[in-house]
Amino acid sequence: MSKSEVVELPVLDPATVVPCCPPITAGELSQDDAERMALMFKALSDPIRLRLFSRVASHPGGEACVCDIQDVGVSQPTVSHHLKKLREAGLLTSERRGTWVYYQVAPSVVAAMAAMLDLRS
Amino acid sequence: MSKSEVVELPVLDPATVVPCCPPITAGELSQDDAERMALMFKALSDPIRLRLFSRVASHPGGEACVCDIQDVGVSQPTVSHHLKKLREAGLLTSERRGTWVYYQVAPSVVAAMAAMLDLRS
DNA sequence: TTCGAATATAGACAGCAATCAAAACAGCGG
DNA sequence: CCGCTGTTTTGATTGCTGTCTATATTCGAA
Repeated sequence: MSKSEVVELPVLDPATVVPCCPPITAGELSQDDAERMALMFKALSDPIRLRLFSRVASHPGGEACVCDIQDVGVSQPTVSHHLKKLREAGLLTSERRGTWVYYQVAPSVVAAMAAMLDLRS
Repeated sequence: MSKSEVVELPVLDPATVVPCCPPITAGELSQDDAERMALMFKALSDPIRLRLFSRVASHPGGEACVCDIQDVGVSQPTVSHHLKKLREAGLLTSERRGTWVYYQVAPSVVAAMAAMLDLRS
C-alpha cells in the first residue's frame, strides 16, 4: 500500500468560502451563515494563530516557511496544529517544496471577513 | 447596604480598545496586540453571538431590546450570558430603560476589527 | 408593599480546544 | 539503504466554554 500519495482533504477551500455571508449589519443572520462565519472568526480567536498568520502575511510575497515563523512560544507540534486550523478555515494555503513547507495567505478569504464587518454607518 | 447602585465594570471600553492594533498584515504582531485582537475575534466566534449581534446591528438605530432578539434557540440565561460576552469585548453597550435593557452596537470597535483585516493587496 | 415581568447571576456539567511528548512521515544526502 | 532534518499525526491531559436549571435582582404597577 503506497502511503506516498497526496490526499485531498475535504476541507473549506477559498472558492467555496468566499461568497459566504452578507455583512453582519445587513440583516438577521441565518443559522447557516452564522455557523460559517463563526468558523472563520474562531480561526483568528487565538493569539498564537494571530501571530502565525501575521507572520505569514507580513513576509515578502505573503508566504513563509514554517521554519521561519515557528518561534512563537509553543512547541513545534502545537505550531503545526494551529497552522492546520488556519488552513482548514481557508485563511492559509500550504505547499511543500523539498524538505520545507511554505504557507501562503488566502487574500480573498480575509477580504471576505473584512466585508462581513463592514459598517454602513 | 444599598444594592441598587450602578456598578461600573472594569471592562474593555471602546475608547481604550479602538486604537488597538495594527492591520494583521502590517508586520509581526506583538504578544499583547495578539491577545487583545484574539479577545475581539473570540467574541464573534460563536454562531449564537453572531446572530445576536446581527440582530442588534440590523435593528433601526443600531439598538434593540433584549426581548426583541432573544429567540435564537437557546434559553434566556444563555442569551444573557452571550450578550455579556459581547459587552465585555466592547462590541455592544447596554442601557436599562425601565424594565427593559437595550443593547447598542459600538461602531468604532467593529470598524477597528475590520481595519485589522484590511489587506493592502 | 406586594406581585409580576424582564434580565442577570450562580452553580453544575458536558464537550471542546490548546498543549505537550512521543512517534510517524517525507525528503535529502551520503 | 541509512540516518538526518523538517513537519505532521497521535494520544493524553488539562483548562475553558456553552448550556442548562434554579435563584436573585430590578423596576413598574396595583
